[in-house]
Amino acid sequence: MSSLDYQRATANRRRRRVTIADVATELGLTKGTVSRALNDYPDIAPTTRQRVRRVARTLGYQPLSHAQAIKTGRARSLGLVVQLSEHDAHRPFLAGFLAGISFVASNESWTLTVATADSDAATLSTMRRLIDEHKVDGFILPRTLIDDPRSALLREQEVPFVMFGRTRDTTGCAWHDIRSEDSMADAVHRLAALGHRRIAFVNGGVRYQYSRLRLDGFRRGLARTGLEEDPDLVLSGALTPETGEVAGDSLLALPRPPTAIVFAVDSAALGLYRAARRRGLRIGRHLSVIGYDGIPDGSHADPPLSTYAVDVRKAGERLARMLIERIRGAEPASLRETVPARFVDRGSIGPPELSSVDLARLLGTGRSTHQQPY
Amino acid sequence: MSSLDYQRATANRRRRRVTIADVATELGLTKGTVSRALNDYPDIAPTTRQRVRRVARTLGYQPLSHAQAIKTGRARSLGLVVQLSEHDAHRPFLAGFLAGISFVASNESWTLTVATADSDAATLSTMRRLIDEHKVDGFILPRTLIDDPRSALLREQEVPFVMFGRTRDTTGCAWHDIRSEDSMADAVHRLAALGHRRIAFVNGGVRYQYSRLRLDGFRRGLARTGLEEDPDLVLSGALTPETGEVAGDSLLALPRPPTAIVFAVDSAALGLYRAARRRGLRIGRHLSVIGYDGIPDGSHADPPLSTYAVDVRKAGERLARMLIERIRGAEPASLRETVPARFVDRGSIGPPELSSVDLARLLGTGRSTHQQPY
DNA sequence: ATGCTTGCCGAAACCGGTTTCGGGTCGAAT
DNA sequence: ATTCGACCCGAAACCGGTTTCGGCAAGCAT
Repeated sequence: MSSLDYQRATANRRRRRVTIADVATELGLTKGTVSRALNDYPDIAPTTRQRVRRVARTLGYQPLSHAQAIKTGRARSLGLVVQLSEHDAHRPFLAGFLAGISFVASNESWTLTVATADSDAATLSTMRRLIDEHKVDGFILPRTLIDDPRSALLREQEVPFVMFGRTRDTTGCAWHDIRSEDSMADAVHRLAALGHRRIAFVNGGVRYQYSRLRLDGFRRGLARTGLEEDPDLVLSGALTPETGEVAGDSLLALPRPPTAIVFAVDSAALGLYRAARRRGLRIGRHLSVIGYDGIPDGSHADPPLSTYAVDVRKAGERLARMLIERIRGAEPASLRETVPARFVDRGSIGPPELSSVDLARLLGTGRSTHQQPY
Repeated sequence: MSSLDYQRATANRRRRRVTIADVATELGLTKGTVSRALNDYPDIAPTTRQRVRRVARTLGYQPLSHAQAIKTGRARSLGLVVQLSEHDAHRPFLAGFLAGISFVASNESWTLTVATADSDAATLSTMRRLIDEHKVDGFILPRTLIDDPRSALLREQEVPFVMFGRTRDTTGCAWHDIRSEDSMADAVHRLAALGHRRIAFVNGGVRYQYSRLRLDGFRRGLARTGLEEDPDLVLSGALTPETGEVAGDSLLALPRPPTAIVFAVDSAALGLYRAARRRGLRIGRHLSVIGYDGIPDGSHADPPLSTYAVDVRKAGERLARMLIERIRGAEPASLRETVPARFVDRGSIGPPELSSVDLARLLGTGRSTHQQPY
């Protein structure tokens, strides 16, 4: 049994890997034949292919990705460049997202290479480096922009990629996305059904494709419920509690304030809690709020924030799987899917206890006493 | 100029990389010589080394890590396996931590390979796979346990690693850690200085080395300020708002409740806010709280949570740099450092407005009315 | 029986590096 | 003038795979 010799030969050093040569000699074939058999070349007899497969499995042979990469250029690695800084909006998502990607990557014995960057330019140069050094075979692009320089780069370099989110120019793009636009429309429906007539919308970052979609969804909701859009009630650029608070302040300062506010981003919605608390307003009664994202903090707010929860772990899984297929040659157009978010009502919405005018009156009197301490 | 030929030759396909052969022919040397020159072999003339370096730089030559790895086994990649599930305690840190690691990795043109796992066993098998496939050259171990199976594995496999945190068996270990024990002692000092005499401690997960250290620090603080330790006032296992709330409940139910509570973990401290709110207690006045970690949510609480902030980004940077040195051969014993956390007072502590007995009385009456709704 | 595919596999080159080995050159010592 | 050892570099093997090419044997038609 030649495998005995092998065992003995490897006894000394750190458990040597099973190489393709081991498989070949065990079978009485050559490396080349084994390689072609495992890679489904057509010039290998089906029976041989079977034999090779079996022996490779029993010997526990796993090709070394570096060795493959040197010739094929493929490293069996997925790339993810996350852009932090500006706002820490996707910070809560990162762990779950990574878990999803890493889960399927591990199962396919691929790996995940992550890098971070603090600007668009840094993101692009980092990606360029990873491409140049053949460190990754493709990219997952989180937080897609309306006009995304990353997809332009990757198209030009002919590097496979999948997007978490959609974009304007869809040529060559594959994506997985949540239909947040539907959630925004649904939010309006729910609020209108509760009796709200003045419903505001606080959007997120204007560069992102999602903000465009969510605004469309909000408008669709208004239209379907027969409500007019009031330009005063539509703001944007709120991604953090701080900016959300500012947006809330300005909405509550209106002569005819909204009785309900839809936020495109949970973090921003949490800012409204502060603005409301400062004015003595009770969320869910004087003022209804719906967020989007389903961040954990929302459930710790008082009252817990009603929102549309996104399964980021699942998204990570799907995107990893799609990217692998894409790298293996699948057409981008066949890899496009959207899924709905899940509404979770935690109590931050309810029928309006006060009309807009009564609310304005309350705010008017309250403001004089409460504004002082701040 | 032979580099012109090169330019022309590469015009067709996707910009071909500069290989070591290109550098060699440009210099009129052989691949082997160039390689040895760049890797500081002693049998290369200093002048030649200079020439090679210069040309390599001007040509923009960067060795392909796969090609190197196949012979050397080193992939210029740092490994990080994060264990999620149980509690999402380090979720807020992950982004900053990754940013730190990735920052220095990029600068040294290394990469970061991350994987996730949902159990100790899965963590170990994932690490084994990464080692086996030579995907990474070493590991950063976050959240060290008192007895950590990861360090045992890596020691046995002779794979370099650095730990974020300390551990019991320090043989072969390099680490970067925050002296959270000092923070706990400092917290007691501060509270005692404000007039508190009954100070409680709510610890984190008992498996972690830090929980042992922080308990020691808390005790040291008591001893230095001349306070007796009351076993009723020391709890553990609180890592989340939920468990923190439970811990807070049981402390506030004591016949002689604490007037101040030190939490080993910010997330748990946030749970106390709920317990306090439910009882009508005002944090910072009726009850002082200090946390540890410096998570962003803490600053959004009401009142913002006073805490000891950890610079996780910096920790990531240090650990990455240390791991690279370790991989290059530095002794583990020379790579051990601890840094202090930074206290940020945001208003959740103050002089005790009520004594423990008065507090108990208030809670006694309050409880009958407030406990009903829940 | 001959010729011509077709199927299947071995041999060898190749990928981009690293590392071993051996030999030529030169100055210093004998 | 040799001999010897440093010093320095070229040549070639090697790492673990992939891919090209060519040839042998079987199958088929003529």
